[in-house]
Amino acid sequence: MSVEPQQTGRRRVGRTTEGRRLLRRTLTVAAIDLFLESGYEQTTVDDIAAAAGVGRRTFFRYFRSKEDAIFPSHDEVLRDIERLFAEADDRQNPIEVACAGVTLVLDSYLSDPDVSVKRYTLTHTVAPLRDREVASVDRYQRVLARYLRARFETDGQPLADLRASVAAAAVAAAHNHVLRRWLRSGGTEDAHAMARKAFQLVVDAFSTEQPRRETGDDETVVAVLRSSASLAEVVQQISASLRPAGGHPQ
Amino acid sequence: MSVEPQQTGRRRVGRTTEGRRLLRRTLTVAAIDLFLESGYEQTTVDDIAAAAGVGRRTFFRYFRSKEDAIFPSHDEVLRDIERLFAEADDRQNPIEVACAGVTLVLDSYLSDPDVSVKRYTLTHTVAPLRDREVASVDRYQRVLARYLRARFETDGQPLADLRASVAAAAVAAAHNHVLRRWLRSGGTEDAHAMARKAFQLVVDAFSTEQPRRETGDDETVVAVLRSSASLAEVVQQISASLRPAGGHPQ
DNA sequence: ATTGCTAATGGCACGGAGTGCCGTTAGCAT
DNA sequence: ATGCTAACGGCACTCCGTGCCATTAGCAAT
Repeated sequence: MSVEPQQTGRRRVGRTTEGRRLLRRTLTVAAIDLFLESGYEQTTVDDIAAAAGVGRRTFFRYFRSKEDAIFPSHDEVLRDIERLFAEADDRQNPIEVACAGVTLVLDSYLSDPDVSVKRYTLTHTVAPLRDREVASVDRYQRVLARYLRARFETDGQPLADLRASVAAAAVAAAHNHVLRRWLRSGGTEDAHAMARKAFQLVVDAFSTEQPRRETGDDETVVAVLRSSASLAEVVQQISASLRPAGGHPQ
Repeated sequence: MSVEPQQTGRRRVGRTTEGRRLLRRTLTVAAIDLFLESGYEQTTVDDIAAAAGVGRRTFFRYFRSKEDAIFPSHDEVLRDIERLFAEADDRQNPIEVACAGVTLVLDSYLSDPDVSVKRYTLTHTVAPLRDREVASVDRYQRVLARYLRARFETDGQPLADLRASVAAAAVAAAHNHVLRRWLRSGGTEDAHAMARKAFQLVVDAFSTEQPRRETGDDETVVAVLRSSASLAEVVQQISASLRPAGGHPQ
């Protein structure tokens, strides 16, 4: 309807990488606002393109579909995660590395609270957009699972594949939980603080190999015992497990 | 192109619930076969409808979209899961109940190995179909999370919401892992046996409250102890935990 | 058997998504 | 000033998904 007379977008803004980013964001903001005020189905791609001052055809050069318009470019974040995993220290707890990876996703949302919050109301309301979001989460989860599987296999973990899938899902779910809470708070709460707690829960649940030695004060030992074993055997095994500093019974 | 001269589908098969099921399945099989031999994009809805001997318009009365054509009706399974949760014994381990719920999904795949395996090659290959699959998994996961959250809250668990989301994701991931393995084996392996093992891993990871008492032969006790506690305290607590046969505290 | 009701069906037409194609033009180098 | 390159916009096309409506099978009542 209302066409800005002197829209900068008329120029070949996409010529440079800088310009592409700019126009992409303009389109995203336009799409989000239109979806929010007129509804997702009622808004056509023409509307979005017009609001951004570009042609319909150009829209599809920036987004593969109408749904994609409101999402950030996950590919970049995915590359960052891959790089972090590639450079990660192999002596670090694999799950904590995975948490660090998914934190990059969290940061990408935190970097633009306004857009993120608005997008949330949309993904929370419009089914196609929610599905799209879920699909992208799944892509992250696959990357996590792949890294974890490799780590678990070299660590000689039994059922490495299963453990990796489950742990990746848990890490992703923890991230999603934190993100949701943060979004529902309107972007005001301390997401990283929540993330630390949430990740700790996941790490505790899946780090069967050794108890955390780095937290100085009060260590924890998890022992798995058969109740049919004699009490003497149990005591012997427990005390043996407690004594050595690094040797874990397996 | 080739129109069956005496296609039963010409009749109002959809009149009865029985008939609807039949035609729905006919359409699904037709879609799967066409997608496999001609490719997903190349196959039009007209092709599917024609192969099933019905009109294009009728196709959309059975499936909301072209992508949906190859999937079973998840709504029924979702209802079954909801019912199972509603009738579940509140003294059962919540996570085991969740596993039982997701086993219904597994069973729905197992009930038709041929279609399930073919569908897998499609969801594994075609991005839109994979996204669709992921979206339906997410719906299951939400139902699991809702149940677990309610259980955890009544159990007075701290961080019930987070725990529920993470545990639900883990259960779903375990299920997906088993399903994938079974599908990759062409539907030959013992899915339920794999599922038991996979679920056990998840239960072990998240059941901090009490060990399982129902598995008859050789029970397992997981004890979480502070290494700073005295050995006497540890022994006392262990023996106290081992003695009662069925009476677990909560 | 005839009649009337109900609901599944299929054809038609329409809007909108996504794509291939191509002429146009801005930005840049020579 | 000229030529090259690539983003842009418009056009046309296919196909998806849906509203509308006439048709007809199946069933019930008379």
